[in-house]
Amino acid sequence: MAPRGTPAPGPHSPISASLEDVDLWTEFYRVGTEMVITKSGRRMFPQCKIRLSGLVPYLKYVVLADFVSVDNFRYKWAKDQWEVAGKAEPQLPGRSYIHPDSPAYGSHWMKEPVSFHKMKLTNNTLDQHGHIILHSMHRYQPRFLVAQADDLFNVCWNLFQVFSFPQTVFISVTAYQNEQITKLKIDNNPFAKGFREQGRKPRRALRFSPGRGLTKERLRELVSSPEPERSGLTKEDAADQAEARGGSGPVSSSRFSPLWGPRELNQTEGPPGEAAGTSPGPYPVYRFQDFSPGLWEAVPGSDGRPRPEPEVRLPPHGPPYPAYGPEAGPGPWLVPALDGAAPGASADWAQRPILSYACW
DNA sequence: TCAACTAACACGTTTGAACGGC
DNA sequence: AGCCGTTCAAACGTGTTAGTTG
Repeated sequence: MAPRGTPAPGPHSPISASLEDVDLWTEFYRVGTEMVITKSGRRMFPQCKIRLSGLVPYLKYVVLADFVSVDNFRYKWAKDQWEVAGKAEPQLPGRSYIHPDSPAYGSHWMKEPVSFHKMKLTNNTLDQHGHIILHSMHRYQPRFLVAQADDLFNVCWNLFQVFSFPQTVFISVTAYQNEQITKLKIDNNPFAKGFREQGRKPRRALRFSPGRGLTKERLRELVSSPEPERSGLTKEDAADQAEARGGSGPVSSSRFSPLWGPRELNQTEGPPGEAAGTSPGPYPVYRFQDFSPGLWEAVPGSDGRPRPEPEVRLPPHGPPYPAYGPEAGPGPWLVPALDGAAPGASADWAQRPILSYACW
C-alpha cells in the first residue's frame, strides 16, 4: 500500500512510454494496418504493448487504453489503396480498456512491458462484453493513459499522462482488404500459423454458409427442407468436402504473390518509437461528458450520492506526430487535406473524453 | 452490381485440470 | 502434504470463405 501523502510526481513528471514491437508495428503501418473487428470481439495484432518508465515505484497507478478516431472520414478499399468514401459515422460512446492489473505499483508496471493483448475490438454497438466498440472502415489510434491511483475509483486525474504512437494508427475492417496485411499477419501471428504453409488443405469447397441475413426461420426452412441438398450441396459435393477434409484433396495455392516478402524498412520514414507523454500541465480543463454511472455504482460502499465531476486535461490539438495525408509520403492512404487543419490531424482529438466508458 | 458484413470452418496455440513421481 | 513436471483435452484465436444484404 502506498503511503498516503507521499509526494507525487510533479507536473513535469519524467513518466515515459515506449511501444514494444515497434518494428512490427512500423512494418504494418507502412502497408496500412488493418484491424479486424467482429461482432463477438477480436483481439488486436500486432498487440498493444508498452514499456513504462519514470513511475514512482511505491505509488499505485491505473493504466488504460482507449481509441480515438484519427479523422472524420469513412474509407473504402479501391484500386489497391484506401480512399475516402465519405463522412465518418457519428461517434460511438467511447469505451476504455482498463488494464486488469490496475491499480498496481509503479514498480510492477515498470518491471515488464504492459500488454493489452486481452483487449478486444468489436463493431457491435450493442456489445455487452465491454469490448471496445469501433466503426468499421474508419481510422483509429489507440491511446494509453497512466494515472496515479490507489484504487480504480479513486483516480488522481490531476496526475495522468497520455501516450500515443503514430505507427499504431489502423483502419478497422470486418474482412481484410489488403493482401499484404493478411500476409504480414499470417507470418507474424502464431495463431495464424495454420495458414502459413502453402500446403494447407482446401476447405469448405461448397460449404453451406448462412451469411449475413439468415434468420432463424430461414435456417429452419433449410434444415427441414426435404431437398437432399442445401445451398446446392449435392451428395457428390459432400463427398468432395469429406475428401478435402480427409487430407487427400488438392493443395490450394497461396493467394499471395511470391514477390511479397519482408520489406526493408526505411528508418528515415519510420515514426519514432517512443511517445512523449502529454503532460497535463498546459492543457485546458476537460470534464467528463459520458462517464458511465455504472462504474460509480460499482464502488464498494457507494452511498449513491452524486460525485463531483472529475477533471481531466486533454491536449488541445492532435498528437504531435507526422500527418498521414498525401504529404506524408507514399503511404497507403488517399486522404483529402482538411480545411484549415494539418493533413491527417485529428479533428476530434480534443473533443473525446478520456475514460468516457470504462470496461475491463 | 458490388462493397460490406456475417458466421461456420479447419487448424494451431494456449490454458488449466488431472495425474504420477519424488 | 506439498511441489514439480508431464499429458491431454477443451477453450480460444486465427484467417478463409461463400452467401446475403442494402
